Amino acid sequence: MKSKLVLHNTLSRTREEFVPYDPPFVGLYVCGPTVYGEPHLGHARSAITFDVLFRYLKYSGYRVRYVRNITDVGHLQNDADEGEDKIAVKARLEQLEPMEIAHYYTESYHRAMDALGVLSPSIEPRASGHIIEQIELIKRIFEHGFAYENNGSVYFDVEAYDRRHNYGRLSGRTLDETVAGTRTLDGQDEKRAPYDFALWKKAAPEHIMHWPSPWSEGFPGWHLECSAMSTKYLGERFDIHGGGMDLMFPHHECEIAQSVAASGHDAARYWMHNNMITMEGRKMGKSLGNAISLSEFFAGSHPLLQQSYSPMTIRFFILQAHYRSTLDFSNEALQAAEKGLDRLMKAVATIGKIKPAAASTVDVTALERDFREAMDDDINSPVAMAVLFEWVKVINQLHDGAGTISAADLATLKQTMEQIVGDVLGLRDEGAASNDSLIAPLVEMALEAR
RNA sequence: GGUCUGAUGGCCGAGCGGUUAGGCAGAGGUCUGCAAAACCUCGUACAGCGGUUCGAUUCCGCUUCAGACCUCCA
Repeated sequence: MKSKLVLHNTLSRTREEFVPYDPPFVGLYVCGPTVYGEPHLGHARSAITFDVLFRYLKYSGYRVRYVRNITDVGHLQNDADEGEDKIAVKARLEQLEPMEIAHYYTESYHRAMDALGVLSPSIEPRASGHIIEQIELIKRIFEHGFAYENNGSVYFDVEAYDRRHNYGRLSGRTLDETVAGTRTLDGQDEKRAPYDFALWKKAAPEHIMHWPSPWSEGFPGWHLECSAMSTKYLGERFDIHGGGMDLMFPHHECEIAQSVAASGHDAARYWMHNNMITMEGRKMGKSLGNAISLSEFFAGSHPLLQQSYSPMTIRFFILQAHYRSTLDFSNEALQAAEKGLDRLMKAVATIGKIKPAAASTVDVTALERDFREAMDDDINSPVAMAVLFEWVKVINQLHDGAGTISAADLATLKQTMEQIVGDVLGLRDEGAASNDSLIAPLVEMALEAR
């Protein structure tokens, strides 16, 4: 654990040395999916990014509690309309219970994550199971004077908050800019200011998901769950908060405001944001209608896909780019990833076929050293992969008889390589029999959906 | 309109003030009975225009283009 991990902190916009509050313990919170639709490539990017961070922190000797939520209450689509809940809308359309939908897509998400080799987090709390905690949080915000009630709904008073603290620190905007960016002023809104956001919404009669509260029968606001659940499981102060860049504003900004309003100080110390996956240069997303679901990738059942792509190919593809860069999807890039992965995994297997010699012509300690150096540099997975490929070449050379390696070094090489590839990067050999059973239900589902 | 980010060889994608990123594709070669695999060799990429500098793809300015956020979104 003597690594000097450096992370890019969105809050400071700089690279900072990672120093946990209470080493060797690390608290990590990442925004999980809203389970109202099929998980797509974008979900994979976020999950894999923080899965590798989780794995690398553990590899570095930290004891990590990783919390990743499931949003099953849904978020408001538009605060200008009646407060439609995404999950409720879909439920009505399909004549299902909201929780049935949430459960279905949660299962789907879990299957996809298993296939992708994404480890289960330490805790995976659901928003619907933490209504009480969210109500308590609202009360605290009320007590500190940063909330107001109107007609059964409770709103966060951004202006009052901004006078004492700085609203917009994370996304780098001022309140004035936020005002300027507000598009339509919804006439008879209950909010005092357009940038105020809901902490509790009174449920309209047609709204299916609702819970009792001191203010009304209703449901919690968009940003509350993460504040409530991170505090509950990681404490008022924890180390890292992650999520997609698209969540930076308003979601994470509001989270910070809620935490500070309730406790007087920041909750998370390091904010990390993974960038988007693009398709022909445009963000891939459900709302844009250009998202390809993970099961479609596994089955090859989307019109834009020339073939099926295995979960490990997807993982390798994502790892080949730095998490803060956009990553452009294409069949060509995926096919390149598929072949690269194959070569890497073959080389790992080749280690076992190398015959040891009396002395080594290679320095096996360089592998781990160089790998760590890359990972310590803001989780630079593409460089880490390049290090791996240097060793792919060395392994093949040794196997071909160009150079020699001692028995001890060979054992070290094997162990290190397997640890890095398998335990830290989470890549497994797809030849393994277990793989088919992991994606079979997903493939079936994707094919049925056609 | 406001805020911000990016533009790297055929594709994907790192990086840095002067030295090979890496993967895939392509060319030549070695090995092999053929093939495959593997290995060796090969590409004078850094949007354009200025500036700073002994030297810039890397720093600064401008231009063009692209994208993200400002509404739910990984």
